[in-house]
Amino acid sequence: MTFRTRFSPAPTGFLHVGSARSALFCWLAARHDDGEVLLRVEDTNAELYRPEYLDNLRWTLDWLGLEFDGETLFQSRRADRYREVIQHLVDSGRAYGCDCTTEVVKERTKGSGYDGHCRDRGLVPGPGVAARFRVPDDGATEFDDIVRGHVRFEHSAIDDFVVQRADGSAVFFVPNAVDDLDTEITHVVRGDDLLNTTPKVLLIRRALPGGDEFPEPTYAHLPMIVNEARKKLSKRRDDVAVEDYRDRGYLPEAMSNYLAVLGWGPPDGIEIRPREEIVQLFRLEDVVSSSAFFDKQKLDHFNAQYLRQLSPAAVIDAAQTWLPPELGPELNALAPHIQERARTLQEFGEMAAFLVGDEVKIDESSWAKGVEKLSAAAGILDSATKAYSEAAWVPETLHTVTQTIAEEHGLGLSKAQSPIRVAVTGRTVGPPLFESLVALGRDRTLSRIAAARTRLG
RNA sequence: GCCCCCAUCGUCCAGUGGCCUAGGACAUCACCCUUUCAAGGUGGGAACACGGGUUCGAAUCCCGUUGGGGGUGCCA
Repeated sequence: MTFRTRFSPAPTGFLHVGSARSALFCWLAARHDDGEVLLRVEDTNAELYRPEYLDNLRWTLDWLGLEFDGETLFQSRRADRYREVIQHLVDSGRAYGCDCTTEVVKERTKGSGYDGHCRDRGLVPGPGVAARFRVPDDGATEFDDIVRGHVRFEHSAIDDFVVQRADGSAVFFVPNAVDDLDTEITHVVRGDDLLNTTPKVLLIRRALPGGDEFPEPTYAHLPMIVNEARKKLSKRRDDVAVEDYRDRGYLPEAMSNYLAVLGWGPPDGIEIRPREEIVQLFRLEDVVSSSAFFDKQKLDHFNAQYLRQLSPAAVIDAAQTWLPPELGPELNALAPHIQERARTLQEFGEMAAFLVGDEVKIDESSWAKGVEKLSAAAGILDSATKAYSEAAWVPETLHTVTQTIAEEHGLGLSKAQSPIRVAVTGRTVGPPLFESLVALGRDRTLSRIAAARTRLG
């Protein structure tokens, strides 16, 4: 029996980072074991059946570099199979009709779940009547989980649950059980939030005709990814969509690498490494059981590392959407310097922005700190104008010349370069000044210094 | 309420009864380097939730407490 798992997201319009991590771990486990990962779209609910949702899912997974084996399975296309299974459940007495609405049940039991009200009313599931699974009164459902160990749920604590809605559609427990059986899934790797649904799925599977013809899958419930409040990432207050990260200039390799070390760690402690190595090292047995905080600072660090590993040409290429369209070849020589300072492609674009246009937008606090505060600023700007008009336009010469200006004003180069930097780049921080000046060109450097001088009065 | 899960530095991982005066990484602080900012280098601070057992010996095993999370939908 070969290793076969599946990633089965409900299409919601965006890929949640928690789901992405599940997808990654499924993929890693499969590749490590030389097995297969299937993609299964859990769109049993009519609201989830939208083409654009699917497109989003597809490209996001693709962006992360996760390719799946075989055909994608759509639960929305297997309604007949589920209906047939549910019919069997009803015929064999494992499920029964129920017409209690959610509100009625809530009212009757004071919110403590379903009370088995329709168990013996003999209702036939159909339009307006849902089907509920009859959970045994005694006993328990148990299973082994690779990361949780042995888990046991007493049947007395599980309410009879709906398997078919009043509109005839199947509730996800059924497709889940049926599809895992039909596609001969050997390992189920998913989020911890689904741990409680496992006994229900197993109950159904064990009641299915042929339910024992293939060994039950081994489960691996992954720890949740949480926010600073230790709650699971919510769409409202957290950045949960992986597309958000792509849009902010994170590299898929960095994102994927970071996700891999959330809930798992390589034995040698080396976290940033090629995915092939992670595939080799990854074992579901080593996944930790406690929830993990999604640390953006650490993600930034990973991304910065990956950014620096790229060739300057590759970074420029990757950063296209964050770069001003008017930007030309002047960026080339400066790219290596910016690349070393940017943590994201977005930051890369921001740091290159000063190269565009004749004028530069001055950051006010930089102006106050780097220019106004320095009494020698005007003198330095004047000296620079003079010296830069004649100097050879290469970093070394500009460095020497500026050093001289600094000395003339009795300052260190560190202090003296600041008004020039603000005048030319608009900010007190940025890539090395002299390389920046060379990239910008003599004319624009001079005109920007002149503009700053004018403003200074 | 009931059920399930979790518990080592601020954070993510090491640690699977003695190698732990608990290791690495991110973050943080200091110093070095330095044209700003980064990067890099060096060093510092920082954790086994608590209480009982078991054992010659416990971060590691067991029980309890506390704390946190998840579930308890005709969402998945």
